[in-house]
Amino acid sequence: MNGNHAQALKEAGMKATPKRLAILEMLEGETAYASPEELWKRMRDRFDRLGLPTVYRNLEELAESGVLSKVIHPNRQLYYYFCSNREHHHHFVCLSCRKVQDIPSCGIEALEREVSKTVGGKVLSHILQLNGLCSGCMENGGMP
Amino acid sequence: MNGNHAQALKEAGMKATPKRLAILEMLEGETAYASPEELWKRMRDRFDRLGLPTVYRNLEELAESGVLSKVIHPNRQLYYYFCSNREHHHHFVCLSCRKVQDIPSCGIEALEREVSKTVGGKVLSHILQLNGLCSGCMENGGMP
DNA sequence: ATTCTAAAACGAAATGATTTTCATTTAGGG
DNA sequence: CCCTAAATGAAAATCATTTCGTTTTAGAAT
Repeated sequence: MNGNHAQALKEAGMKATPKRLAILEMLEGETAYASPEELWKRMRDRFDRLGLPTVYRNLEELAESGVLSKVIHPNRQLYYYFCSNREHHHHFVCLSCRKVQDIPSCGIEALEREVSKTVGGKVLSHILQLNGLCSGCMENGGMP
Repeated sequence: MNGNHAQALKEAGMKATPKRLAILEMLEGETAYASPEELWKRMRDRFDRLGLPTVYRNLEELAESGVLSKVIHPNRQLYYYFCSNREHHHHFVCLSCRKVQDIPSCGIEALEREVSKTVGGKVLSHILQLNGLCSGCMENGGMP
């Protein structure tokens, strides 16, 4: 499990530092997403010296390399979670308790109904946004 | 058109102030989303006294009441755009030129292919996130 | 048209999450 | 066991967004 994380870090081209491993261990044991500051507070028990920027940096880098996932939250703060599902899928995130649950299928309208049944929760809203480059920008090599 | 906006504001239960109307006029004439600060700078030509907080407040209130839409941007800054389409639909937003385009259908995988064809752009990523309350929180009246 | 009042707008200052800087320490290949 | 690039900490900066207390205004009532 620990070696598992070290392996994942190596594959991501990142050094397996104790703090990175600790972050992954904490998040792997959670069903909920966490904020950088929360993780920092919890990690201070295990490290006498630990800077908040280090937590921010590592979380961002881990998300960048796909080891962690980032939550898009209405309050626009950063949250991260660990998801071992390597298949293409989506998540149902609870704005209240922060639990993250996998969603297998992928059709919005049907999706909301299905979520209500499978996870027993209530979908209040959904965010579907496609990001990319429009045809005009494609022609300009990505410039507006 | 102007009366149209005044009407929309009235329906939203908001006073039709010159600054709100100006915001709607500016955004209606745009195919791209705009940041509060950009709108503020452009509006200063027309108002000798205009606070940036006023722009922020109005944009948020207009989005809250559904007159405007808010963009969820990777850089986590706020952007808004005007969309007159009252039907349920989604948007393709260009991260480069900020153009916002309607997307009629609603199935992700097929969606990305379709977008490539209909808008001629390239989908680099998509955000699909369902927000709501999980079953546990439902039982606790929305508390974790 | 004038008055009235709640809502809206104001500038200045505060906020606070996130980032940057840079000197120091560490992981891990050789 | 060394060496070098990468990682880290502390402090300070950033900067979009929000708050505060006050003044102004839109629009209903007169």
